[in-house]
Amino acid sequence: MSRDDHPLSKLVRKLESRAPLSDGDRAAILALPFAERTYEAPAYVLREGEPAKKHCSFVISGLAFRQKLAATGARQIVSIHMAGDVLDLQHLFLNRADHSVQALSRLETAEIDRAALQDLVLERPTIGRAMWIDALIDASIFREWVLNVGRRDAKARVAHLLCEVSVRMEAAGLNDGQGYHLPLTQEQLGDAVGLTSVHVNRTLKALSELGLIRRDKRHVRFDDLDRLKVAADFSALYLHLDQSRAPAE
Amino acid sequence: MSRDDHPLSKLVRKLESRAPLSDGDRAAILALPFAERTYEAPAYVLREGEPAKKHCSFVISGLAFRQKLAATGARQIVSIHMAGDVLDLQHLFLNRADHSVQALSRLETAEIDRAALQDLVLERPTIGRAMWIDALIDASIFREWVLNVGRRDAKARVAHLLCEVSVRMEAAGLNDGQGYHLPLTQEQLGDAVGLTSVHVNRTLKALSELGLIRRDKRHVRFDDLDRLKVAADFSALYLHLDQSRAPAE
DNA sequence: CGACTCGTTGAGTGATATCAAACCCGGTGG
DNA sequence: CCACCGGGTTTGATATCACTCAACGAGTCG
Repeated sequence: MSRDDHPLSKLVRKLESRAPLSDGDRAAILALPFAERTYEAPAYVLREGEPAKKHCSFVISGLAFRQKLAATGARQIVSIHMAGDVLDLQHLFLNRADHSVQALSRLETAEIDRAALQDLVLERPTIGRAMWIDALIDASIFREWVLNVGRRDAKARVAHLLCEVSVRMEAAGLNDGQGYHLPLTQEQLGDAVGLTSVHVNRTLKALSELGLIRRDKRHVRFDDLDRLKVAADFSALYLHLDQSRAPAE
Repeated sequence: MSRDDHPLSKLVRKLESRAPLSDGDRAAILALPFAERTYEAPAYVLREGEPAKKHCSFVISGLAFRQKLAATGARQIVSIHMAGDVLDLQHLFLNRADHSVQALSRLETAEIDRAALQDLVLERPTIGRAMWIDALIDASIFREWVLNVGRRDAKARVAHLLCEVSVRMEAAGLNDGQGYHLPLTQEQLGDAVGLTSVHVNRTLKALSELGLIRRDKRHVRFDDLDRLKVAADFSALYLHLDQSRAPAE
């Protein structure tokens, strides 16, 4: 297996996009004990209320999402994840899962030994820093979602989600910023932005009619992402994509 | 100054509620360089878009909140903070603020040197673990807020916020679980739960009429917090208050 | 060819927003 | 001591965005 074929090389790449690593760091990450595992949608990777598992799932390919349930049975998706994300980074040091994680499409993961990952994060400052940044960016995304769901109207909400996924995919090298395949049903889209599937349908139609998106099944294309960003009130600041550069003055 | 008077002793206590610390850890925390600083509401502690400061603000007393703005000018409060919270833990390793932090009442803080705090977190595994837990719980709260704002109706939303603040205050030793003084205007309450101040007013009235809360100015009292929790769809799981105990099986 | 899931559309409803006015209360200054 | 002021609260009337219910179409799978 060549170095780039190593399943954890994607984790190395991701962390290096957050903070510089040494050769030793890279080797330590690649030496982590793990097992590959594939989930088919809509399999659960983690269930709300479960005690922490012995491993952490890292996404090699495919999409997944986090969700929480209200007492009424209503579902809220709280984030979407793609190749390079550590799915249970949010639970790395917590005893019990406060939300579920489900596969959205065929999901290839590396299940990394949790204790070993904890050690690496705590014992190696440079890796720790990169992981901190990653976890803090996750949290920043949650905050943006609170704003999205709390204070934007339907068109902006849906458009914002489309922008976020596009920008994050592009940053992860998964699309060209012109469009992508989003395997979310309109029901799930609604659960992500706090709307009904019916209203998502009408909202997507409206965005199409405005010329902001073009759809074909679950493929979404944008001719002019900038216009969509304006409609979505989207600013990439909260994604902190520039972390690897020197601190701003 | 006796040990308990030390402004950072509250930070020690908070971290010990998250994970065990050694004597050396405690000493290292108390040895952090800091300066006390008081803010009067509604002063800004941090502004969205600003580059990272040279220090991190730790709350000694008083309340503060985080907020983000939409392009329309709408405001969304994304969390509320009290004594024992590190306000910019969420930015500890990020270059630029993605949200603002404002004082809600007279706010006494210790401004801890950021680089020193970073070092402590990265170099001392036990402190690092406690800080990780703290940051991950913050993130868990953001997720709960996404659910709150996205999928609960007005009564449950407002009630949920009241429950969260009560439970967190009680955990921090700031109230008895029977009620408290909440220095939020109804406008701010609305900004926290994604409603209008007018609707918050009607919702509070409805909660009073249901006998779930009693109000006198900005004092809120509950005769039966359990009933309020049911109405709020509140479960404290997401606050992870049991972290200090052994991992669940 | 059912049976099922997902997407689409229409009609009616409802929860929350908006607009506007009155009220309350602590503070200030004459 | 009173008049006034300003921020916050309360209430009413109306508007609107998004939800609900319901039906139908298209695609897929066994």
